[in-house]
Amino acid sequence: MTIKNLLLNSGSTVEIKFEPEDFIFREDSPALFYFYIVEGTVKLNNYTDEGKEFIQDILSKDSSLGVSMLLLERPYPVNAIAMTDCVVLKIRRAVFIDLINSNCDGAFALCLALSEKTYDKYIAMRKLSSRSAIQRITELMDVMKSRQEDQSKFSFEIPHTRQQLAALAGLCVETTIRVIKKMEKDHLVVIRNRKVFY
DNA sequence: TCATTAAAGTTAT
DNA sequence: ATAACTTTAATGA
Repeated sequence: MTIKNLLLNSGSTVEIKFEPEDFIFREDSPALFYFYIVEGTVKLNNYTDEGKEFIQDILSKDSSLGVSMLLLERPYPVNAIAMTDCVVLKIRRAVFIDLINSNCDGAFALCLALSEKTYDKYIAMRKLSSRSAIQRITELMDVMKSRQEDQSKFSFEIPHTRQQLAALAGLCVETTIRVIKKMEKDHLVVIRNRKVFY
């Protein structure tokens, strides 16, 4: 039983649509609901005091949203913002907890998803802590591409703008652009009409 | 080495 | 046309 089926069978989910830039939840607000992305892409981010964005994560279809905060009853440490048109399942916290309490498979699937997230985060942190811009961008691309089937060179089109990459790497756009240019010169990426292939 | 600022070129709406 | 994105260059921490 997948989490998604479990939710749909429960009969207590609400389906919500979001448009790009819509907030699904906001930083510091209480975690009252469980969210599941059926369709679309969502970013988890923070804004620094001067409005500069740092993207913590980018999630797409069949991902859970903010589970740890929900279980811990902590306020969200990030914003969740739709990047595309999204369809999201929403379910009240108490109902969700009942659901996973009464369904071992579902609970296990949830654990798996959380574990994978944690694992990826460890890897990402290890790389990001090396503070050379080139390495940060390279490792970001590695992590993204590792989720793809086709591992051949330049087969993976980076699905983000340079601004988004910069926000993901914690760099400014200009530095990101220079790094990508250098990577192109070194034949680490190919650029075709502004799209980056890695 | 990288951020910041400014300015200009390009693409999408 | 206008906003959003990309690029280059100068300057400074």
